[in-house]
Amino acid sequence: MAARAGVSLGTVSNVLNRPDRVSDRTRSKVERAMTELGFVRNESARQLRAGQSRVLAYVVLDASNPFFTDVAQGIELAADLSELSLFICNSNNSSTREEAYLDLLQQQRVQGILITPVDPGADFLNEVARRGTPLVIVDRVQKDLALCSVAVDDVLGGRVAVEHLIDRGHSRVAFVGGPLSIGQVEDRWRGAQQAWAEAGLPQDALVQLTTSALTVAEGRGAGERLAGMPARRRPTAAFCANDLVALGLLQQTIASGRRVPDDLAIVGYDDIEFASAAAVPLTSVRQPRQELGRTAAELVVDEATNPDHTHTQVTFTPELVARTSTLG
Amino acid sequence: MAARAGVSLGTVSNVLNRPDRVSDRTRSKVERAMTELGFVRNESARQLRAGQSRVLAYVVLDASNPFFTDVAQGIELAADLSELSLFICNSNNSSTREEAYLDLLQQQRVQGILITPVDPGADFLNEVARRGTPLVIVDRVQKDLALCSVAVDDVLGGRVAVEHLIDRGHSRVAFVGGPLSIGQVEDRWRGAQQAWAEAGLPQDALVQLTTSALTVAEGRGAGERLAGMPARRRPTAAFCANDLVALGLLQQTIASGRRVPDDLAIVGYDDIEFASAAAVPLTSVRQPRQELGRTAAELVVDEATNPDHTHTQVTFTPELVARTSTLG
DNA sequence: TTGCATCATTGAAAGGTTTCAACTGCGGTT
DNA sequence: AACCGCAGTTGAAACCTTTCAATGATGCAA
Repeated sequence: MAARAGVSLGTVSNVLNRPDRVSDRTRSKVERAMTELGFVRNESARQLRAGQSRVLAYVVLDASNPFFTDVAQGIELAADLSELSLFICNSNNSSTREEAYLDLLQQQRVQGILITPVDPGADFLNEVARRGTPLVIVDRVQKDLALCSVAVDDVLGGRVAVEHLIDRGHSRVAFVGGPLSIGQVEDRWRGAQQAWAEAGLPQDALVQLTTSALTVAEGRGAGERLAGMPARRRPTAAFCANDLVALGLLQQTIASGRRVPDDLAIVGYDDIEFASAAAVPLTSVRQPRQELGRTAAELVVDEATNPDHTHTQVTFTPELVARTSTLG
Repeated sequence: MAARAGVSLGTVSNVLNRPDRVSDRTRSKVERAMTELGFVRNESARQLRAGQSRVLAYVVLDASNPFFTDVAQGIELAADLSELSLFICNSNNSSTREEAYLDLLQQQRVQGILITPVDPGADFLNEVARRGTPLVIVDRVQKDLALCSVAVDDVLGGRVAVEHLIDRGHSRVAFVGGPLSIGQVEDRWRGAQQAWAEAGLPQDALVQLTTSALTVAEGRGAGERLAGMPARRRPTAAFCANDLVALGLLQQTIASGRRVPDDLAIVGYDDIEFASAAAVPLTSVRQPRQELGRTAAELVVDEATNPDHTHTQVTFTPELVARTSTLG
């Protein structure tokens, strides 16, 4: 304790927390001692006394997906306003890692946890809230609505995308993406089907091309499968479950000498930065990523500070951004 | 304390830390009480006693740059092996935020800090180490070598890129990137100049197109400037300071009807995933991103645990990945 | 029966900060 | 001269866990 370097004990605390109640002379004396000794306040002791910290944490599914980093930026924006720091934890699609992080964060008594979970139905999510750490689910929805969540209406996103293609005159369209076990993919596919049915188009003219993951490589593979179809059955447009798949499809299409959008129109999903920067700028369904994060952070802060907090499920509306890949 | 729910006090601690020394009956009694009360071990108190935590932190310059997320993944790999958790903090190119995070992390007594700093020369970096928290600099080098660092030889990267273009027969080349105040950019430019001079080519045939940031938009702008040059002075190839700039340049070139690589060959830097997925797959200089992170994490762990630790500066060698954008 | 070894459990101390009531001087009032 | 108020400072308690020496209980051997 720096006290012995100066002359007092709890006065050090006053210097740190209520400098005005300390005389100039003692204050500078203490401050000098602190720099000399390389004093660093012990946050553990501090927190032990205070009972809570000034930290939020975001447990993210995949830190290398630009979509999530944008969400994180939104969280950070809101956290800053409440003078909170943000720690990002990467679960990397692993339930095990996810649970380990949740344990650690609870034990650290963080103010609140934001999470895009591997499985929104997992028991341990509810358990966290039950034990007193505010928790908000980001970009997923929980079936039993026992927690706050912030998400985007993916069914609507699917509709909007396919309606756009129908408007552009396409009557043979492929849905490219998978696996359907991912909630998002299933919702977007459902929305696509709804729009298709409502336009009165024949069901078998909406083709489903399933991929095993939402990656660029899988998009390329789908392009090859598409090219292999007989011309009269081949779709003239594709709606991809995310932009990575769409970029792969786009690349394969151009590389094989077909033109976008003349031979194949393409719609992606997420509107990541690389969508507009593609060789043919990509039409995509934009989600309000930053706002998603911002809102989630606000909810978690409310849950942490407002005794009258009630759990809320916020749903945002996606928006189509039309570019050359469908407009020609 | 769960003690009153059961019958004892420090026995709870034994249940948690040395379950074998506790009889089955008491153990299950305590465990039951713990679940009933929703008991969560207090990490602050634990740490206060122990004096240190099991956490590493990576203060990253820009969480939305795929390059850094790959580095982070490498760190995580190594951290896992040492049974450490990783918190990612995004300084977002702000010195202020960077310093705030460093303060917080020191106060939390993390095992070690990895950082890609805004300015590797900043005083407060050395100060952190002086106060006892191990710190390793990632992807930058410090002039005075007072700290561990892990970086890639950017001068060599610049040479390799330009040598490749010279090999392909180009005798009029543009270097696109900036500002030069970024150490990386300056090094790559220097390497480019060296290769150029060694090949005996006239100095003014290596044109410098300075951008104000390393973004896709700036790359597009550079493309326009390039197109505006009189044909006989116009470079037939461009070496870009990173892939984002290269992708912008690529997009603008194709959109304006010129062909890559026939009218303009392009080399990028970083080899991010989107480089190979571009409409014309991009030749790029690959850096061993994951290994960068892995090595940095190993160094910081060594500094934290090995009393004989000596500061080390590790430099990796970049590697050219040739693709269609220069090979035709 | 006594003593010993073993196993299970307990109690107290330590770790660094914050808070708060209590104390010390000191100048100013009456 | 006695008192008051006030600014500045102090000491002790509390936060929760871990560790370790000490205690209690049990069974076994002599």
